[in-house]
Amino acid sequence: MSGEGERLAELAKRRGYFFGATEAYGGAAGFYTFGPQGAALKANVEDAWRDRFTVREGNFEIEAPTIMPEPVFEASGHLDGFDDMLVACPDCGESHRADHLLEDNTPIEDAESLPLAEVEDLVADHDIRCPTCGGDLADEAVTQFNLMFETNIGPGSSTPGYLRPETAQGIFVEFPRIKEYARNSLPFGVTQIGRAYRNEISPRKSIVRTREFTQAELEQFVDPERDDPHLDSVADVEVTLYPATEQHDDGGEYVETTVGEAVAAGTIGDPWIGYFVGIAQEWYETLGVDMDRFRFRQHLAGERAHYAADCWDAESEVDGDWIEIAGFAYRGDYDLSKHADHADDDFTIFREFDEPRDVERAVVDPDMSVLGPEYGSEAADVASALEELADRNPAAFDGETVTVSVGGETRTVDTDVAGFRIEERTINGEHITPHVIEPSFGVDRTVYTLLAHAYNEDEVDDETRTYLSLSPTVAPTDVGVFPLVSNVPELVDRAEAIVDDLRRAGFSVTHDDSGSIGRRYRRQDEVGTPFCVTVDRDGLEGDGPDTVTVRERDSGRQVRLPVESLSTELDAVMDGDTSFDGLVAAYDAVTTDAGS
RNA sequence: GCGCCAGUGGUCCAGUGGUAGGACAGUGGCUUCCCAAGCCACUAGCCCGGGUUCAAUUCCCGGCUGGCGCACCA
Repeated sequence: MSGEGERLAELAKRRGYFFGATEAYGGAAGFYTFGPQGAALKANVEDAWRDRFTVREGNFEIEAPTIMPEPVFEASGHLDGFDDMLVACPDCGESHRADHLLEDNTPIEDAESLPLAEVEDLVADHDIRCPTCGGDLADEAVTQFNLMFETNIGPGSSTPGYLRPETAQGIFVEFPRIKEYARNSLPFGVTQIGRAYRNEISPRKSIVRTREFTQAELEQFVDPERDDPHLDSVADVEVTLYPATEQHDDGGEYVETTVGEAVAAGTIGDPWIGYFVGIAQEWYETLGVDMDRFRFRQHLAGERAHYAADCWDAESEVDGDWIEIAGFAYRGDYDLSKHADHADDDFTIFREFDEPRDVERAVVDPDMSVLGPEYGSEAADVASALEELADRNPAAFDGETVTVSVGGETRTVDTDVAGFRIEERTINGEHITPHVIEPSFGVDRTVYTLLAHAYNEDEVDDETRTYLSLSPTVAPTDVGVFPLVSNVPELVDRAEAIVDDLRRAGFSVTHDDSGSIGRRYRRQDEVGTPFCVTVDRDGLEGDGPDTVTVRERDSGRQVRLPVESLSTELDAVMDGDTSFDGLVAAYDAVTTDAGS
């Protein structure tokens, strides 16, 4: 079961995809460095994401800080909600969530919100036992573990800050500015690609679960009553769904359907979620994810954050496990409302009514020259009580006098002193808090999925050939260029000239003239370079224009084409405008021992 | 965090109470007109700290890192 992952990890180390960081100092769990190939692959994934989810959707990309001051996370709920209360069993050493133990064994609900000391007392009072071995937890300390990395902003510790635990937080915080940029009109989407940090208790599974990782997130801000996605554009996209209702202990059935049908049938509860699921399906496919090892899984009710109406994960199967590579959540107005409560800024959008509305409203305009002398310092309170009463019960002003209660005392005011009247006003609209649909992509996990799904082993002449069948759209190196043999100066020189030309044309090129040609092909196979160009003597000695051979990575097939057409044809094949078969048909196939 | 297992050139492994050997990879050279060929030469290693010992890569303890299981993954 771990074979695939181990072989991939080994190749990743050797070929510069990724490796444990700071190994020279013993390393630190949960941190990885992307090597030259990995960094390029990741950049290609990010670029592809940007093309699809920012540029093509007409969204706005921002780049907010990774460190933000404490109040941001008080508002977002991460300071409290990101805490785990752990208690360790003195007998068997198991650590358990103290709040969960209380909730499971007592009528107490939401134990997570209780102070640490109280939880400690409650554990003792209720004689909570270790669920693993039955050990006595009464005298054990309950420790707080917050998954956020803490730091100080500036000297001293007066301004605590935290590394953001999710990339998107900056989008919510900066919403007041961004909405101005968006000219106060919904819907609009804001994206951010960047690092997020979680001090995981136990990072595992290679680069799948790390303490520092990259997310590509989109916050789609919508008017829940007016804005609909362009569902038509993805209605026919076929998807494999794994709805909550199918997720039993003994497995369940996948639902093979289309986005349009899934939304119509209510399998996917929200059309925006459906829309992004459709886009994501297509996007992953173009990246080269093996769609037979890919599904959308709906969150179970208990798994969902309390504010999320519906939530689906994109999952890929790697190394025998399903891992989450993206999440699609309908978050309602949760995030913006939280920031509105905690911050001074305005997190709403003004929505105009279709037609201005004339409304009648009861208002008061108390005569303070009367109330002031009469009630002194209490006058202002009386006035606001009148205001409140007018709004609540206009009929109270029908008589000669009106009575309000201020500070427990009854105060009677002449109606004409209160200045009661019915005001007619024209209201053009209202302030609403936009709802948010959040597609959130794990970039590192996507990279890992691409590598795992691209990993192949062939038997060639009783030898194992390892190659990464990465799609040309993401492959970190586009093309390898070699002289067929390295002791013929004309071939070496020509190859170098071609390298230069191709790099000038924008290709990522590797040049290699060491060892035999077969060895060089194998190197590029392991890196996943889609095409290799080889300069041979036949190509120089012909009567016509110079030619080179182009080899396709997965099949080993070769085609001979003129040097002048090389970069054009490579471009066409990489963009998918033509296939390698197309090249073979248009030019001369080359027969070799290995190619077929 | 807990338990089990592991840590030896770049990678994968062997081995030893007296500081190590292979395979593959890599570099330079020869050779080579199409898939890890061959020949010569070379580079490069015992995770860290403490203990036991005349002597520790080896034994013991602790740490770190990795794999698996448990827990965790808002």
